[in-house]
Amino acid sequence: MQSFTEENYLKTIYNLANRQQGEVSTNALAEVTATKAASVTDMLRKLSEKQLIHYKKYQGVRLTEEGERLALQIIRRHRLWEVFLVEKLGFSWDQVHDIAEELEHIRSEELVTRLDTYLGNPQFDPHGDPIPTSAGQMPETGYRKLSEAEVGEGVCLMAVLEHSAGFLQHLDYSDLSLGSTVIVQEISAFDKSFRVQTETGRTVFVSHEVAKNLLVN
Amino acid sequence: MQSFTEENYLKTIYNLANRQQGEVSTNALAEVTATKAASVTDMLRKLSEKQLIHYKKYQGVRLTEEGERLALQIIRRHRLWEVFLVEKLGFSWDQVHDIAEELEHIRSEELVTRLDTYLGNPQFDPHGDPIPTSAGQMPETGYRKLSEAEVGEGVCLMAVLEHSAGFLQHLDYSDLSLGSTVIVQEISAFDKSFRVQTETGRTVFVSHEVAKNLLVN
DNA sequence: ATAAAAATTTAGGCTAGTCTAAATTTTTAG
DNA sequence: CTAAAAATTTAGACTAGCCTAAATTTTTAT
Repeated sequence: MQSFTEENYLKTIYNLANRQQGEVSTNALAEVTATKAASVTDMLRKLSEKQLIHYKKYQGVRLTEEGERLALQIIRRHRLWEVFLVEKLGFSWDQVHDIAEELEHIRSEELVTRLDTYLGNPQFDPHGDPIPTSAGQMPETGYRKLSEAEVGEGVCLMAVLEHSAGFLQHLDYSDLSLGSTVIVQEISAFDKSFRVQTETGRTVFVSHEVAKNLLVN
Repeated sequence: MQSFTEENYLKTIYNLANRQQGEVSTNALAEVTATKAASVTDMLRKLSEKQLIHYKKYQGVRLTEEGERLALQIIRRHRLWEVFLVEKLGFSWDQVHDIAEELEHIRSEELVTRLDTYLGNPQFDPHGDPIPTSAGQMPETGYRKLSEAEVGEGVCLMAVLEHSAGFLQHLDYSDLSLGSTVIVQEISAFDKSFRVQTETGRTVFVSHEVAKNLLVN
């Protein structure tokens, strides 16, 4: 059985590894976990002893099979709780991250199973992220970033890479909601921002920074 | 903001104070929290410094107003989550205590408010315990123990004092469910056990020990 | 009333997870 | 290729919460 802290490290290592490529660095972990590099090193030694990560001093870290299994279990819980908070309790998608961050650590297989059933076995969370299966598989999505789309394309907004309340609220204001389709009308040569037409007919500008954090189909 | 551990102590002090009369002893706390008396003393000093309890060495302990407010908040969360687990996820009443024990520590006023609304502002949890109000009041019930009833009386089963899975399952087997009425047919002079007729017509025997843990109206 | 028993507190120590400062290793720039 | 910079680890220390053993206070039984 792992502590909350260990679970958070495993989850963070998984997320960083799948965002960047390859090994995860001590400093990157320190930044995300809001601790110092020295503290991270301590924890890496511990997780390594428990065979949850592959760790060579100074060489970065990656999850073992068992470590990944645990990470996916935690991510599954997190995403199911987010669905619950939005679908059942009526929270908006920019309010649920921190609460789910706590709920994900509740230890009960039975609870997760029943919650999943209760929610109708959802495949995606409110941010469009796929929910790992109970068997421990992360579904593939094949999305690409809006920033990679070209002029004239019509694309469907599927997920966000950034979960901060500020970013999500910005999308709300811009009439960009998941599941809706936008048509790329122009890409500015000046700042690579996108001019798109939303499903409701509005024309909105999407900065390159925002476009890089929007996944489309 | 309190730690999980501090919250558990506050809750436990509240429960012990309202079960027994007057001050709560160090040993009683050690037993319920499954720690040693010395550890309890440490925590009492800490809670006392935080003005959450009135504490004089060797004299036992009781909650301050602020301490009681916090204790009731935690008990409110616990009981609301128990309702959720039973009503929405379909757990049985003997499975929910431990899970609610973890859920009660999730820190979000908004979450509790929305959960309460979602559940239809329930007044009692699955064990018949009243749910403290959002204003921090513990509703009075005026129940008495089945063990205090007399032959010939018909009483309605309202709540249980013991929450262990074993006890609750025993009630299930005995056809004793909350909300149902039983008629006291005989009280054994030998062992003070009760012979009662249940709502479905069954005659069952209730030991004195069980009768002391059943609240009726 | 007082000695034995029970309850409680104190003293000193342990682990998990964190920190700062210093030492070490790796990477990068010239 | 090597010196400076950056990244990482080690060393030593702190807090929360727990422990055991010993000391102290309160309660109980004669």
